[in-house]
Amino acid sequence: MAAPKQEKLGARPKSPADGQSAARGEARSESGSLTPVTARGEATKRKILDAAEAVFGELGYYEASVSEITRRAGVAQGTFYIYYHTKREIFVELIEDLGRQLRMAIRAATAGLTDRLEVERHGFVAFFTFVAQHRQIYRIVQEAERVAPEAAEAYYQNISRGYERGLRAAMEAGTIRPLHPEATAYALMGIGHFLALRWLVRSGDDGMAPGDQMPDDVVASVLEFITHGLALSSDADEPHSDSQSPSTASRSHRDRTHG
Amino acid sequence: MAAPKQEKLGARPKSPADGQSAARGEARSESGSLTPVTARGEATKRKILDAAEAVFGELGYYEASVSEITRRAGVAQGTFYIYYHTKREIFVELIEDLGRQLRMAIRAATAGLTDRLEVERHGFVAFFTFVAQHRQIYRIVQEAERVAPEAAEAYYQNISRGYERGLRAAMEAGTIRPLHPEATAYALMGIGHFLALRWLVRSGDDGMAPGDQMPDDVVASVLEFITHGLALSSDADEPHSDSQSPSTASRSHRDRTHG
DNA sequence: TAAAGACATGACGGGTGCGTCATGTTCTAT
DNA sequence: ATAGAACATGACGCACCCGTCATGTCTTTA
Repeated sequence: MAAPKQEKLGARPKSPADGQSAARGEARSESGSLTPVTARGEATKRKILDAAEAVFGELGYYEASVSEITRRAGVAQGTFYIYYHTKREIFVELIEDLGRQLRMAIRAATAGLTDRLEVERHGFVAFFTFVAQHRQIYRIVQEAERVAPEAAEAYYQNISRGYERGLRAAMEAGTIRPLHPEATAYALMGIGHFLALRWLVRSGDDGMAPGDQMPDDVVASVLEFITHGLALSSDADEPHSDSQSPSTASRSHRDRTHG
Repeated sequence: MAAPKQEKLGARPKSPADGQSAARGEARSESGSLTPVTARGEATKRKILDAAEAVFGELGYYEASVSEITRRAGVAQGTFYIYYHTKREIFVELIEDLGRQLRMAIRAATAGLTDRLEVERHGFVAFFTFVAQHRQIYRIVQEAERVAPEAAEAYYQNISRGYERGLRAAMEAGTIRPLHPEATAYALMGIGHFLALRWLVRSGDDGMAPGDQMPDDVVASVLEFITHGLALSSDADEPHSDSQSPSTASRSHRDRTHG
């Protein structure tokens, strides 16, 4: 019925509840993809999503083709359209997935910490570790800014919301400097992303093999910068527990592996 | 002779000095495009590059078509290939152009300033002003990360190099906190880019019309954060000239538009 | 064990856009 | 004034890939 219509022609008229899926007894997931009923179908959908992550990561959204995704997943092209309506749809689902994983990783790394500066330090390290393990995420999310702006915005907002909450609480408690919470959250995200871009995504410029971690001196330096940016002017380091001499952070970046 | 070969098939075999351009007596510019000889040709090439900036900014690299660029430039499609070999080539030239403009704007805004913290403050404001006037630049450069990674890397490196030099000098002079210069440069760029993304590129989320400037309280807050991050622990504000009470920046962000 | 539904296949229709080329027009130098 | 070079035109060949559909296989249920 509807013309085949190449993606670019756009204007997806698909009604929210179309007869097709009702006839097949399928349900819709959060981002609109079709949910399989049996375990077999679930496994196939998973294979396709995993392949999509790899292909989008390597080739980017536009150069990635559905046929390449299905080829790598080991299924026929038509199978793709059992689970996703369009190429764009699987891309959005991928962004949501990666965002969820990242937020979980950071939450796990900072759980139980009470001091806000400690939270920042562990959060940053967790972020760098995550990106080092999922180098594609950087470019995928970056590209989403064009392909699916709502998805990209949601991705950043989901991160910044939690961030902002924590910062605001610490500011009101007088633990850190009072600043614009949202601006501070975005500033901190920007720091993390740009350092990841420079030292994790771009490989080889620095004699670094892909697979390497973030250099320790870089991490130490940025943590020191952040610490002094956030901390109340008088006390730059942790004010409560084990009180060593000031600027603990700056010392730890001297005696590590990286030159 | 050579197959028409849609862009995607890739593998550009063009030899560095091909017979074609020699026959037409053309020269090659920095990024490989063909340089016109007469003023008429120069004007046409400029029209095409300007149109390309608009079209790439609105549609992105892949959805932008050469025919749309030439349509908007008011020339025939074939004319495009008199000045550029491929769509990718004009994209790279555009990135170089925008980078040059941005660096000039920042250099102009910080010329003559001696205090490093003053340089940062004026530099950031200049950056925000520039992005507000060229909203497309953000997404264009972002997309370059996929389309022309070398161009994107050069863009950031050119900015960071100057940045780094200034930071290192200030660190060695004992004007600011001693940190990893390159890491600090990238951290500062990250802050600028993410704030620009949130408050300048994304329009409407905040009741903001596109065309607006960066909110004053956001600027004030981020400058305060940076100032304390960079400044030596004892003196967070300008130590030399008009000495008001400490944390001048933090007060100005209280009585502005944002809630 | 038979019917019904879920899952899977892969060829193909139709639309798109890049880059070419044969031809035409304007400018410059002599 | 005229040759030759620079500049400009726009239709078209070719490769590409999205999303569909008619058909077939597996799994569950009663």
